Amino acid sequence: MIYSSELIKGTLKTIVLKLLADNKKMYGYEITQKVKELTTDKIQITEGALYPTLHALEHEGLVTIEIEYIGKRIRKHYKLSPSGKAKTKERVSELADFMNTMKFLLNIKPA
Amino acid sequence: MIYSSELIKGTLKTIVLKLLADNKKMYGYEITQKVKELTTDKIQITEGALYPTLHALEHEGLVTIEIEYIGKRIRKHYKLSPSGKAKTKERVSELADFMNTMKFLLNIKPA
DNA sequence: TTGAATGCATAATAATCTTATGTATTTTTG
DNA sequence: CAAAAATACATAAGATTATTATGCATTCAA
Repeated sequence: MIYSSELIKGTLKTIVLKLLADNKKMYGYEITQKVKELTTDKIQITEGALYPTLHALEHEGLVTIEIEYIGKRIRKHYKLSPSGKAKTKERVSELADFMNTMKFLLNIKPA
Repeated sequence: MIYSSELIKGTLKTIVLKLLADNKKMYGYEITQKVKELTTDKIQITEGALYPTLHALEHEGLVTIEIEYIGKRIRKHYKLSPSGKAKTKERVSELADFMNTMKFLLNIKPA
């Protein structure tokens, strides 16, 4: 089972930030694989969504990049900046709070 | 505190369906107020998002409408159809599952 | 040696929301 | 009682963010 795509909307940036916070540095393809692995294929991040997001994070100053070459193949490692670390905490706690609110909302019974 | 708007994305339809499941019938403005109340203002559904969503649910056959007049003012009550009830269960359990996955993802520690 | 996997990227399109605007009635408050 | 706030619907322009499709190139496995 793969979650319908609307659910992922709005959470991608937070997922990426959190992975970077836990793994020091990661590259794009690695992120897609890690998310697949950790969610047993339930969440599949598409490249068309991920790369623009990484570029956005970079332009916002939340991550820095380090380029590496594996033979001739390029690999761009992303790593959190100090402001990125702060933003990650904000985002994660906001999302956690939001999910609690949603759980409450989804369990409500008629008055 | 109001959640940043990206978080709401993708969950609005599910929220509306669930409210209708718990309350038999509701009208648009009532839904916006109920969500505000139940979430102590953390989630504010805008009318520009809600009305198109209600119309979409109607076109999908998930809800039926009943028109009422309060004096001269119109009020459109929405109520789940049988397929709407089934869809609500699907949606709610998928979202609950997704939130569990996200909680796991947000708590992961470095390998 | 050929297909799958790795690794980056962008463009066209679609979906979904915000913001702004519009109309109109009813209730509250100074 | 007049003005402001709340109630109640609706749509259009714009922004955001994702999907889908495509492209290029290298490396590994069958």
